[in-house]
Amino acid sequence: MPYNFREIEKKWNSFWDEYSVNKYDENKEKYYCLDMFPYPSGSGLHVGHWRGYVISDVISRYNILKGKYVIHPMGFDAFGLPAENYAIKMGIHPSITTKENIDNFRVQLKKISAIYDWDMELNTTDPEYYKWTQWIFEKMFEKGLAYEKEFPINWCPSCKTGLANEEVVDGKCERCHTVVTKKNLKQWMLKITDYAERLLEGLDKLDWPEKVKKMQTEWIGKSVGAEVDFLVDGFDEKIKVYTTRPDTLHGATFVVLSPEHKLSLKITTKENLSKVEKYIEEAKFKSNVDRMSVSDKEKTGIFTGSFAINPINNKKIPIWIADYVLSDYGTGAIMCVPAHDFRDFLFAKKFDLPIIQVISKSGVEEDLKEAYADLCGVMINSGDWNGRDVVELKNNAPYEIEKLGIGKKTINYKLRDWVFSRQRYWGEPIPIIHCKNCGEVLVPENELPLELPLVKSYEPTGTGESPLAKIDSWVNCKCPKCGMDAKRETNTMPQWAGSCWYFLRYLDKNNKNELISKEKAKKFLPVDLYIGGVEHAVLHLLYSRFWIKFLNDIGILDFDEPFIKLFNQGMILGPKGNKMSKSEGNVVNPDEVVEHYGCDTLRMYELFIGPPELDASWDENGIDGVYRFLNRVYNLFEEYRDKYIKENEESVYLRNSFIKAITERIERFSLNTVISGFMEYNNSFIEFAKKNGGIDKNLLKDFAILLAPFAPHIAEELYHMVSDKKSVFDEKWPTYKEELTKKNKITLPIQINGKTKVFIDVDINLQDQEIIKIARDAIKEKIAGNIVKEIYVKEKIINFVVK
RNA sequence: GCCGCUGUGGCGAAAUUGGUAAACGCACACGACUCAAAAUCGUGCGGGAAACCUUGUCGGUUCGAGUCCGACCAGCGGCACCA
Repeated sequence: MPYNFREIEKKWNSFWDEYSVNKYDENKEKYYCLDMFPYPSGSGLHVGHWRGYVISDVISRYNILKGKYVIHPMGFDAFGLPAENYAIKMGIHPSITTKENIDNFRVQLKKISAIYDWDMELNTTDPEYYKWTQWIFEKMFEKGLAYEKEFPINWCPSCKTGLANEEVVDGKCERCHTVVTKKNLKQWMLKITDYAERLLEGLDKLDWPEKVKKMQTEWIGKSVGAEVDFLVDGFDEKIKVYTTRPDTLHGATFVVLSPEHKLSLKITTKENLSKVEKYIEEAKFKSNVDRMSVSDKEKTGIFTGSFAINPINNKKIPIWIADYVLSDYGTGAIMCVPAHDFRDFLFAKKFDLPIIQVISKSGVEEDLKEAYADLCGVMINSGDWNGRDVVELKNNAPYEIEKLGIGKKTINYKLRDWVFSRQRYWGEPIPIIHCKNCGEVLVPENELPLELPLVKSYEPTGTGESPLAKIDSWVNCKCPKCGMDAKRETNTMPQWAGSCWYFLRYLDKNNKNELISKEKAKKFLPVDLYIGGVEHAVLHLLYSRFWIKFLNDIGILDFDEPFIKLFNQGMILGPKGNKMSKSEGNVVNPDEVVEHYGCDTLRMYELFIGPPELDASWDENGIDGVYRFLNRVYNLFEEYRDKYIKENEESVYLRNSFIKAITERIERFSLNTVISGFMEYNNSFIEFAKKNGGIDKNLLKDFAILLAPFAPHIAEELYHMVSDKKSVFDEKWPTYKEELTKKNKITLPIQINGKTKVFIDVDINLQDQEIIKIARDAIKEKIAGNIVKEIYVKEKIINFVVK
C-alpha cells in the first residue's frame, strides 16, 4: 500500500501554519539563508526554479535542527522589461499583470512547503519599498556617485532602451539577444569605478565559487603599468599612452591613437587630412560588434603624417590612427612594440613598420617570426637597460620612468561606470528635478516615494526619450530649491536597482523612518548563504556588492560584503538535455508532480537528480525511485513501530555511521549523495529489522530527524510514530561518536603487486603483524616468487610486492 | 586565441586525504504473489568461457592511479584587440 502523501502533507502543512518550527530566541545564533528572489513571469514556476529553493530550504531546516534561528524570506523582483513587454502585448497594465503573477507565484511557492517567512514578503514595485531604492540613489547623488553624462551608450533597438556594459553579452542585448548599437544619450551614471579596487579586494574573503570570483575579477580587469608621455614632433602637444610593458619602451616603433582621440585630427598633416577624416568617419559608423568581429588579420589603420618622440631615446616614430585602439580604456592611445605584442606585430607587418627586438632569451637579436611575449629573457637594444632581466625590469620600470620624468606608474581597470537610466516605463522613477536655475535637484526626502504615475499609454518611444516624458502633468513641477517651473527626470532605473539591497529590507519592511534599523542590521546580517543561478555573476552580484559597500560607507551598515557564501545551483534541463522553454514544449510543471507524487518526493528527487552545482536532465522515471524509497521508509516504520528491540552492537554501529554519513554529506553540499545515503541505510535498516525481528527505536527516531530537512511532511509523520514531542523540528540534530562508526570485523582486500586477489575477514583490534600473517597465509598459494615488501594500510588494504 | 569546468556501465551517478571502480537509483531480465495484469517482494545486471581486461586518448610517478604529473582529443561555460 503506498503511503497517503496527500493526507499526510495536508495534515502537517496546517499544523505548521499554527505551530512555528523556527522559533526566535535571542540566545540562538542566526542563520540567514537567502534565495535569489524571482522575477514573477506569466508562465509560472517550473521544476528548474524548485531546485534552488529546495536546496535553500534543506539548508534552512538543517540549521533549525542545529539550533539556529533561521531567516528565510521570499519576495519578488517585479520591475523590469519582461513585465512591461508582457503587459504591452496583452494590453493590460503592468501593475495588474505583476500583481496577478505574484499571486500565482505565491500559490506555487507554497507548494514547495519551504519555511519561508511570508510576513517578510516584499516586492520591488511597492512604493513603500522603492521609496528606499530612490533614497539610496539620492544618497549616491549627494556623495557625487550619481552623475549625468552624454556619450554613445549601448542601445538595444528592440527593447528601445540604453543598457549597461554588463547587460551586453557578445555584442547582444542580455535580455532579447538583439545586436546592440550605439546611441548618443544623456544618461544617469553610477560611479561604480570608484569602488573597483574594493570590489576586487573584497572577493578574497568570500566563500564563493571560484568561477564567479574569477568572472568578477576579470570584469573589473585591473592592470598595473605606466603612463608615458610622447611629444609630438612639430606640435605643441603630447600624447599620453598607457602601457603595461614600460620595460619594452626602447622597442616602441610607432604610436597609435583611437579614432575618437582628441588629438587625432589636430596632429594630422595637411596631406593626410582627407584620408584620416574619412577613416574616423567610417569608424564612427562601425558598431561595437563590427569592431570586435574584425579578426587580428584584418587590422585597419591610417598614418597621420606626424611623428612622436620616444622619450627614452628621442627617436622619431610615426603616429597612426586605428580602430583597434579603444577610446575609453587607458588614455585612448598606445605605444606599439611589435617585437613583443601580437597585435602590434600584425599591424607592423601589414603596414611595413619597423620591428625592434628588446627582449631576448638567448641574449642576442633573433629573427622573429612572431611577437615574443614571454616574460623570460634579458633586455637588448635598450640603452642603459641592456642586460637586465625582463621580469625585474617590468616591475621596476614604472618607477624608473617616473624618476626620468617621462611618465608615471598607473593602474587601470576595465570596469566602466554603470549606465543607470532606462528609457522605459516600468521602473523606479529617478528622483531628480531639472531646474534651469539650480540644475539637477533631488526630490526632497520627505516627498519620497516619488511614485510612478499610473498611465494608459506606456509604450517605449524608441527615440531615447522615456514614455514618462509625454505625461506633462507629471513632468512639469516646481523646483524644490527655488520654486521656479522645472521638469522631472523621466528616465527610470534599471531592473537591477531594486535587487541590489532587497535582502536588507526583508528584515524591517515596515520601518517608515529608516531603510533598516541599526539593531536589526547588526543582529541578522549579512546573508550567510545565498543561492541562485550563475547568470548574475557580473550583474546583480557585482551591483549589489557595490551598493552594500556604499551603504557601509555612509554608516547604514557595519559590514561591506552582503553574501558570505554563494552557491550556484545547476540548471534543470529537459529530458533530452536542452533548456526548458515554452518554445521547446519541454517545461515540466512542478504542480503536476506534486499532485502525482507529493511534495516530499519532488523535493527529494530535485536533489537526487545529480550534483547540485551541475546541470541535470529531468527524467520522469527517476521520480519513481524516490517515491518507492519513501514508501519503503513508511512501511518500515509502520511494520516495526511497536516491535522494538534493545540496541545492540550492530544497531549502534548503523546509527552512528548513518548520522556521520548524512551529516558529512550535507556539510560538503553533496546533497545528491545524502539521498543515496538515505536509500542505502534504509535498505540496511530493513535487513536489520528482518534479521532481528524488530528494530532499535533510536534508529527510527534519528532516521525521522535526519530526514526532516529533506522530506519534512513524511518525516514529521514518522517522527510522531516513535516520539511524542510536538514537532520533529523541536529535536536537535543527532550526533555520533567516531569510534562507534566502525565495525569490529572488516573485510580486508589482499593484493599482490597492486592487484586484488582475495579478501579476509579480520578483527581490527588485532596487531598489525597478526593481520599481515593472516593475509600471508590466505594468499600463500597465489604467490609465485618472494615477497620483497609488505604494505599494510590500516583498515584499508594489504599489498604484497612479489618478485 | 586565452582562461575555467567536465569526460566513469544501456542511463542518472558514487568513490573526503592515492588503497576492493561502478555504492544508490533508473531501465532491463528472470523468479515469487495473482486466473491475469499492475503494485509489491526476491535474484541477476561493465566486458570475457577463463586467466584477466575496464574510468576520453597516449605517456609518466608510485607497492598501488578515476584520483597526482605531462602531452593530446571531445563537450560545455566565461573572456575576447583592455595595450
